[in-house]
Amino acid sequence: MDILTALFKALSDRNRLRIVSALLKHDELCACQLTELIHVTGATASRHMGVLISSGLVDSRKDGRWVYYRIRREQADFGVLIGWIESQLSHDPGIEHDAKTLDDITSCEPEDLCRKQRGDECCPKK
Amino acid sequence: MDILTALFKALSDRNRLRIVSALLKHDELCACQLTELIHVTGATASRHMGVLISSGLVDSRKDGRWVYYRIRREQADFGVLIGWIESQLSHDPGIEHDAKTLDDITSCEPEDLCRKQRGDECCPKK
DNA sequence: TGCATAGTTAGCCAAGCATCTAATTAATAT
DNA sequence: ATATTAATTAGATGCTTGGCTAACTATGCA
Repeated sequence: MDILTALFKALSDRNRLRIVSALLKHDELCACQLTELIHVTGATASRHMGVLISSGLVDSRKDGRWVYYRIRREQADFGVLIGWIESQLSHDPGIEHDAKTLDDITSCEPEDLCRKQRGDECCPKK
Repeated sequence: MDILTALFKALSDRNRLRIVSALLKHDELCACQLTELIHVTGATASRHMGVLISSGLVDSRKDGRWVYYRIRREQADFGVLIGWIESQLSHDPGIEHDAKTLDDITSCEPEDLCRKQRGDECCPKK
């Protein structure tokens, strides 16, 4: 039961739901990309990722300086739930808007994105 | 998206999940029965029911002095989710224990149960 | 070796929430 | 009508949480 409440708690935050939805579409995204998407500080994004990971829904992989996140689709128990969330959000206006933002975000390498986040202006804007 | 976060928030509390699970088994239960199950004051239980109702997951019906609650199974959108929760909790120790408690609780009429809650000792104990 | 930098952790604060008691509302029963 | 009572609402309190800044960790590069 506690596993379930933790899972629902992880999913009960707007920004975390946006992150989950983004990961459902892009399979693997790094911290800086998710930070850019939900528009919070890196520290806050990192905390959200921590919640999602300890709920068992998300997995992380470190590659050099970057950390990549993905949905743990192999968690068979969650498969039905994940599919249901995906269908519920498929026509959500906020999520659709995020999808467009994500296209821009993923159109440049994390390296460039991070430079942009420091104010260097490099990626195709909007 | 907000509908979804509200729904997950409603499900992210241990006592509310116990209530949902109870309603999945008994179809219809009144406030005093649910209060007895989760062992909180009537005011607290009432507040939990308010959260579940505004999430769209639960419906209420007034009958005289009593209020009965049920899962809104006709909400087609939630059907899959409800089924999934049901399967996830089917072998949960805490929920199984609640099921036994519920058998005792439902073995007497709400009227008698409420008298017992005032300390009158009437229902089959244990 | 030492600097730059992506991400996490720590510490803080304001908002939200679960719970309680007390007051209120709505229905029954005397 | 008046008292009783099931349920909700109001108000108070302590805990949790989402956000921030700042400090820390760890990785890559000069």
